[in-house]
Amino acid sequence: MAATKRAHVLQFAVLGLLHEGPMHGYELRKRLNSVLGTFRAISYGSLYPCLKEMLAAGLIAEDGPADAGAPALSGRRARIVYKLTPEGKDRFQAWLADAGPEAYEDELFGVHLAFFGRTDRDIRLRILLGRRNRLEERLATLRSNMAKRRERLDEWTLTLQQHGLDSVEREVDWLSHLIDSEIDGNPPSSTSTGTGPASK
Amino acid sequence: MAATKRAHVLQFAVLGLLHEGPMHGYELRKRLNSVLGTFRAISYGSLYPCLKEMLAAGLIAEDGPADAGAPALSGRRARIVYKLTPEGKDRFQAWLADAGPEAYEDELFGVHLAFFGRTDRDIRLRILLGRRNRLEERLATLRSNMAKRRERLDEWTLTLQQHGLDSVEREVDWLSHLIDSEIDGNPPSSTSTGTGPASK
DNA sequence: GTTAGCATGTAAGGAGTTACATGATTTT
DNA sequence: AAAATCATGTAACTCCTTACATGCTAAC
Repeated sequence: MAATKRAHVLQFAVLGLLHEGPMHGYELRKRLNSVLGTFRAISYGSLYPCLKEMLAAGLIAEDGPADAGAPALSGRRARIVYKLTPEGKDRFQAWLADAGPEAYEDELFGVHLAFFGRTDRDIRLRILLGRRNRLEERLATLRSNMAKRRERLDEWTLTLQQHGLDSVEREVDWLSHLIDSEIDGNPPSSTSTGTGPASK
Repeated sequence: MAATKRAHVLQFAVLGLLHEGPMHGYELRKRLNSVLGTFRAISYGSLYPCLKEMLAAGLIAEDGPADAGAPALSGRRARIVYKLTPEGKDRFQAWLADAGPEAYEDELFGVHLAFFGRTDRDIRLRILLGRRNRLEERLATLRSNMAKRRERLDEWTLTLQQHGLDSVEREVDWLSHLIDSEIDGNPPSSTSTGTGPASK
């Protein structure tokens, strides 16, 4: 079948968000901002085709309108509410456990972290350590690069690079803090490990 | 038809780098890292077509091999050294002066800053102020967003958002420092800004 | 009764990547 | 002689954006 060509971060973000309950595209899009990089709002031109694809792949399904909980919401245009299928849940679980090297890159790391609440503790730790490692490599490269040609750089380039360096250092510190908490067994402010009270 | 529909950051980065002297693609590519975002290495599959396009558009030209300074460099494969044309210089100058709102976005701001050494002082100031403004807007959005649903966020999402917030705050401080220097007429100092690194 | 916001979708295209193809030169 | 590095280039494909097209409901 091979329907899912590339692992499409977007798909996983959608799967993750739908764990909070059924949602329609418009709502999903707003929520995506908090999950994908701190900024960046995916456009509808990306989201809707993605949802269509996931529907065809059986990862999500249209939620029947027979929701007794909110009958008065009938307003507005006919909207399509999606929910997770068992396949979708499986796919998401498989992804959570897939902490390969890409998970340490800027883009994926953020999304992984966003779903740490549903990630196994050992996987969390591996991702945090891997990420810190990646950043330390980067730090080394940056530092050697700056040292190598410090004289040939003008003041602005230097400031820029220094600021970048400081930022990475800060992220390393932050990660170290998270790692320590994770090892000590007390995450930032622990709730029941695993899925909290799944609302709804 | 000059075919340069979109202003292609890459083109401007290349034009800027070639101000340091003629270069061939392979070398250019390595230098691009320092100019485009702190990381991110453009692939050859992007760079070479871009150079071809710029050549066709008359922004750059092949540098004659008649370089008396270093004739013994004949080693290696035939390499194509590019130099700026007057049109290329003009285009670059025009771009430097074009400090529209896009210049305040993450991607373009870095490149602009990298070429501040060749930018007019009033343009520099405008870009710095514009950038700071953009970040402060972002800060406001982030803060209101966090306040609005602080309870519904799990600890990891919270930490992630808090870290993002801190990073933006730090960048604002850094910018303020640069802006002050610019107004006072002092060149920027590369020493870390008031918000020191790595002090918890 | 028109504007603004909610809601879904498509078509065209831009910017970039990977994988491939080629070939010279230096190092091991 | 094999492997690494230097060096250039192309084709196919991915992911995303913009601009467009549609239509419903609420508020002014």
